[in-house]
Amino acid sequence: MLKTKAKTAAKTRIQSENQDLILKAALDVFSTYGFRGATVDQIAVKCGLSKPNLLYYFRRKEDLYAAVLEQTLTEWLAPLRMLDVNNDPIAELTRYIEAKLDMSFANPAASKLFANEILHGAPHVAKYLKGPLKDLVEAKNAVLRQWITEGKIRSVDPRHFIFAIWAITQHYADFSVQVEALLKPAEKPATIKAAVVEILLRGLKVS
Amino acid sequence: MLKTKAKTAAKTRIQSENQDLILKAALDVFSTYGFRGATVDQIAVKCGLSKPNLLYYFRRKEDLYAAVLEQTLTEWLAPLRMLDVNNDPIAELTRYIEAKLDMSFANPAASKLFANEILHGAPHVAKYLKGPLKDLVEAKNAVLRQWITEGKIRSVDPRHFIFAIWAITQHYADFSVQVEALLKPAEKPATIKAAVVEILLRGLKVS
DNA sequence: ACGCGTCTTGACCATTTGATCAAGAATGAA
DNA sequence: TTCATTCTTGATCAAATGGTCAAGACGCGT
Repeated sequence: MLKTKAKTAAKTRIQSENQDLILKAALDVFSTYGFRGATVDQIAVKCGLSKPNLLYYFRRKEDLYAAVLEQTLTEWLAPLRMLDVNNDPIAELTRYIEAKLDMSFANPAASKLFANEILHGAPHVAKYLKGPLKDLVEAKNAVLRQWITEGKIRSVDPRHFIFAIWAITQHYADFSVQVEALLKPAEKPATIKAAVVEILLRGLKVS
Repeated sequence: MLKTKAKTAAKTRIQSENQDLILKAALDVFSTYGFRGATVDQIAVKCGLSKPNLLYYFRRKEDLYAAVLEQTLTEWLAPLRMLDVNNDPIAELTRYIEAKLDMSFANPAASKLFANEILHGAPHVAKYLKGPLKDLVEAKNAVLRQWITEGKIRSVDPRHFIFAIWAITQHYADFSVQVEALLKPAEKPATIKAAVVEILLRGLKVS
């Protein structure tokens, strides 16, 4: 009936399952080898599909990459959006930093995928950076400025402080190989979180 | 005479010139597109040589990549080696942070090349990370611990603090596209340096 | 100017890889 | 069961790309 005629592609069970399989495998492979380094065959093998079958769901390699990237981006900024001007600054920032570190530990592939994209000039997300991301950063810039004005935290350049949080927290995902090589006996996430929070926030506390 | 017999390849003028051209172009291309993404032809065109001619100087693409990477690594850690336990901690750390930022501004390609290598699992420098780099980090770890013991700076996890410096300073090179998109009117290097130094060091100052 | 060794390149090869297609297999609603 | 739709794949193609080679051009010390 309408089901087959409907322009709004209603997903069948098989479609949902396979697209999910493909996206998971693609995130792994793309984040490890980069867009050019990854091969469609690699991804197909990883999720147990044939190459033509994978290309039945995503007609071009680039379509698949774009889908993986988009899926990652949406969840990437959720913790920052939650930064609430009405709560205690140190508590809010601690929560944000720890949430970002948890994401780096739990899903380093997502962080690496994003890092790779930006590193290579952000050809697929340039619009996103100048649009939604910039808007969000400006909003949180205002939050930090208000906290400073109210004397709740010491003065700091809000934008560069956000960059610092991103840089450090994502460093533990993007440079995990280096971190693990230099931290002889692996440290517990809780230890790392405490160290990072202290480094970033001690300078902000008043008196 | 000996010149032609010598095992130690004495470079001719043309060799020096062309190898230099090739390494410069290769750094640009590799850092922009990654190892797999870069093509030998691209690099050859960029330095005005034919592909076979380039391959006359570096027989395999991987040899060229290794040469570029090695050249980059040596100069990469120079500023950290200079960290002197006998000088004032804040002055020394300020100098180090500013030196790293200067490197990011002046030669972002080198930073991106290194980031890309680590991001993809450090297949060519794993030995380097566990050897020379680890030794250097441990040495500077000791320096920071001594400063803390002497009460010259407040307590901090030295290794994670070094990671923080690396992460933030290299962020301005590796994520330059994002930074530029979010910093509407471009900021002067001096402004960024002041902001970063403040974020990293304010928490370390005593009393 | 000579001649040896260095440098350069057009043509070519083998492999990898993204993508296509026609034909057949599975699915599921009636 | 029927049959239209969806799903799957072996075979195959065209382009890109790392690398080779033989032949010739050039540099340079004598």
